[in-house]
Amino acid sequence: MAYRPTEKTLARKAEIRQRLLDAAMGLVSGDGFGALTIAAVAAQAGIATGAIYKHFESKAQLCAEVFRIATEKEVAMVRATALGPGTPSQRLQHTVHSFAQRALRQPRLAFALIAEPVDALVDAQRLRYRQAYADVFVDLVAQGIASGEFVPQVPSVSAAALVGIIAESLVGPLSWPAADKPGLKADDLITAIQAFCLRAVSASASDA
Amino acid sequence: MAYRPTEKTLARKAEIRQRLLDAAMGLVSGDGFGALTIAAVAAQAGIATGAIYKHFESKAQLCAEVFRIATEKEVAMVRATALGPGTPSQRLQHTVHSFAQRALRQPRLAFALIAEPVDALVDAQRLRYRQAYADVFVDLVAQGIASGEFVPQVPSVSAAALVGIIAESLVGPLSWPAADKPGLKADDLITAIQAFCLRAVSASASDA
DNA sequence: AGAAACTATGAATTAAAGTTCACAATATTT
DNA sequence: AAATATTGTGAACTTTAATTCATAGTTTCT
Repeated sequence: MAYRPTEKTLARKAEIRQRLLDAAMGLVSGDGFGALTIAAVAAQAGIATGAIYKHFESKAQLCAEVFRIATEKEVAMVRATALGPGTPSQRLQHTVHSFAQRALRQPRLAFALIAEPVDALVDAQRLRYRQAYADVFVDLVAQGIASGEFVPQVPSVSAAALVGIIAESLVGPLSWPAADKPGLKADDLITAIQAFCLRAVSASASDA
Repeated sequence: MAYRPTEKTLARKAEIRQRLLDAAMGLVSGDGFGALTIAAVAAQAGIATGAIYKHFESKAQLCAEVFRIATEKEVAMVRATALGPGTPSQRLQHTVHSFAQRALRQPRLAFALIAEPVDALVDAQRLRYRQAYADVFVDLVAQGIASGEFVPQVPSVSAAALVGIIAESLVGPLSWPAADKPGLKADDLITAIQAFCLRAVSASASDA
């Protein structure tokens, strides 16, 4: 009979694959995709460089996988808050807040996911990621318009703009070491961003 | 007497340097900083690879120079419209419009300048560039608040947010070939962005 | 246990791109 | 025109990191 990996062997293989992904994620979280080298991943995971190719076809594929996993988690969280319970306005506030918390906790990772170019494979993934992100906001904005809380607007444009606001005001400044805004506490920053976003989509008071 | 390059020689050297910068700019405009290789620049400019090092210390310095020139031009234009004549609201509209026109005409270049990471030297430049950009909006927002047209807000946050809106809604989607928004004409896109930005900073109608 | 299939090792190989260098061509001064 | 200084050439060198591969170790099946 032909060779067939047993349960335990498969589990072990899966575990090593996971360890590689964890190592890769750790490197990206620390210093971005630039730090994700085959040698570093192997060293971090405690296996030889060559062995990585038994688990991933190429570095590009490994990168893409890391990217996919991280972003799917993030998009799911955003979707949960953006399309969960509450009025559209409340959900927008809540979404900005929870995203900001995560981004401020791991600014390098957030930047790597949102903006740092890597290679064609990852860029393609990012395209889908940003779109997935924007799609959530498209729904949120559309619901707000429907309920009359938000002013009539082009949802796809507003959604992209919201993604841009969040990316630029949180990820951009905080990912480059020298560029944080001194004198503005994280809470105040988040509050200001929330207010900005809300004004941008809302019907003015006189229309309410 | 020591060797002293004559007027004509200096002019010729400057002309070649310029040709190198033009070639580099052309490559970046076409395919981003990734396409800016020493070999490609040399070929484009019609000189040997080694000669580049008679004009620039390194590729990084050449990149930084290309970046600096392009961004200084751009920031100057934005400043001219954002802090020129008109009410703050009108200037915001005008600034978005003229920036959008340029970005839509050269999406790859705009993306390269706003978001594409290259190397440490260029990233440092970009930091200053984005800040210069945001600074313009800080002034604009502050003036709008002072005149009562804009609602009280944290100018630095709003400025970053405006930069993010413009970057994401114009540069992002349009720089990646697959991602343009079908069914939304450029004019409509710009109008929608203008409206979004104006709502984000403005006092609501009831406060006016 | 022994054969067959797979996995792990890590040094050697490749590949791509920046940089250097010996030499040629051109400028400048005497 | 000769001597010196600068610029141009492009192949060779260097660097960095991905990928491969001969070899060794494990796992599975008979």
